[in-house]
Amino acid sequence: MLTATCPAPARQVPCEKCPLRAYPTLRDFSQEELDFIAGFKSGELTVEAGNTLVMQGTTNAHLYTVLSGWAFRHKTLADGRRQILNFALPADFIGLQGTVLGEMQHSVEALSDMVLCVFPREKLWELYRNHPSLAFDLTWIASREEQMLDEHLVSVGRRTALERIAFVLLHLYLRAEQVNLTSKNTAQFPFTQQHLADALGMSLVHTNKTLRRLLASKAVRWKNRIFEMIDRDALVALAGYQMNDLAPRPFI
Amino acid sequence: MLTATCPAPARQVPCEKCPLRAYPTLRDFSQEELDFIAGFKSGELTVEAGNTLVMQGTTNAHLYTVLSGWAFRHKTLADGRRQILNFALPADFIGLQGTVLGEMQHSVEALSDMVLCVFPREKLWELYRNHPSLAFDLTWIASREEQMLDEHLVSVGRRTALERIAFVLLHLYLRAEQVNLTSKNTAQFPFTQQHLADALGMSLVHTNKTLRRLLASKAVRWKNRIFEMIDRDALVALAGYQMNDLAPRPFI
DNA sequence: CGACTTGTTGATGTACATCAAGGTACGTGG
DNA sequence: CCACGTACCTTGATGTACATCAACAAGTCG
Repeated sequence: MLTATCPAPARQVPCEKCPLRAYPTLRDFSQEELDFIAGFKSGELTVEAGNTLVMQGTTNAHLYTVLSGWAFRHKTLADGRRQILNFALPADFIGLQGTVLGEMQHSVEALSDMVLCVFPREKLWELYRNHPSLAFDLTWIASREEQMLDEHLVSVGRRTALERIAFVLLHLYLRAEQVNLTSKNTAQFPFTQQHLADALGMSLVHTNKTLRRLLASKAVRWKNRIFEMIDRDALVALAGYQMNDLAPRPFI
Repeated sequence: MLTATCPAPARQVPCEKCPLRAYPTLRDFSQEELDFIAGFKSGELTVEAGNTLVMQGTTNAHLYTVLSGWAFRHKTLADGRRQILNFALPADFIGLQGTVLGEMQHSVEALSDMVLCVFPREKLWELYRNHPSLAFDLTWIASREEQMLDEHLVSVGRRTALERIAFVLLHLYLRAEQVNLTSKNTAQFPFTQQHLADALGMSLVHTNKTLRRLLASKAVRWKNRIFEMIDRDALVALAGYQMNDLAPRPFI
């Protein structure tokens, strides 16, 4: 639960060889953009599973890109009720969601061990000033994030418990797929049923019962953190999914 | 329910005299910025209450700033279930929420008669290229919008029915206040209980019962579209509000 | 030293009783 | 006619309680 404090890692990946560049969903950068990003990057951060990367109520001078691992963004009320707002996977950007400067209104916690690329917030203005194409990408990213929030809000507000579970599992599987975290219709999911419950606005018990119902449908399997997609179309139907493909495009 | 189609209005307000500039919450623009915005603006749009400004599933070549009136952004599922995502008041920006280009994933409907300032989407790139300060403002706006969504998601996911109602009424009252739409602790609210229900993920009947409970507390009055704030602190307490002041800053 | 037992912890599974929320129906009032 | 108000019954969701299961650490004994 402590805020992550980590020494500078031994070796860092140069931006030209950034593993994220391999993803087909991300756009190519010009050499000039790459040079700027290399200067923008201030280092890498390693965070262990369960640690808090960003703490609600504090200021955070950094922006991050997830290089590997999963995290979740959440808000906690005074009496402990928790709402998970979104999940962060490799290639996702963390830090734009709060006020551009100022106190964070949410926390971010690592679900698995993570490596993040770190950028200083104060250089953001320089990016806007000299690299409009990257600024545009940031807007694109923010807009994609907002679309996911919209869809999430529809789930929590209007979908049935079964639809919610089906939807979020489908959603996370598709996102994992986009960053090559699936193979043979299988993905490692680092979260627990409690996380799902907190994301979907349901109790743990009801989440478990509903999940059992979903698993009984044989559309998916999920055991020991291993998720397996058996019948994609069936899951899509259960989720009431309207294929919006929210493919990511740029990153920084 | 039809998409708004309106002839060009007779007289338009020049940007130098934009009524929004009076709001203390909005930052000042340089003359150069003003000149660009005047060129960016392609016209004004008048929409009658109840009409749809942006339709889910269609593309929309425009961005809007609300000059006057209220609207709400929502998504509708195939079977008619509807989730209201957010409300738009004067000075709010509409259009960034979807993909920057592409099909809209949500609809926007006018709650009252509105006047909007219209910008062509294709000039957005020019804005990023030549006016980084305005681009930065857009990011700020997107970030504020996301914070509101976060808070909304917490409401729907984790707050009790009474807290939800109290919270949304407080939230909307504060936003109205920021754009001088209140006087003597009173605001004109153009929405119905059905809108609240769809925003809060509750049924109409339950919304009504809960609202009755809230009104019984004497913290607020709400009758015939007139909302009156009687005891602000009491409402804040009922809402479990953690004062985050989400003051707007820039606009375009 | 290694194999087996024990204890602990966190995640999961399930059974109640209880309660909050939904749905239908039928009022009112402007 | 539409928004609001309220009663009634039904259903979905919660909370508590307790059982299971795997992972892991410590301790015990051959």
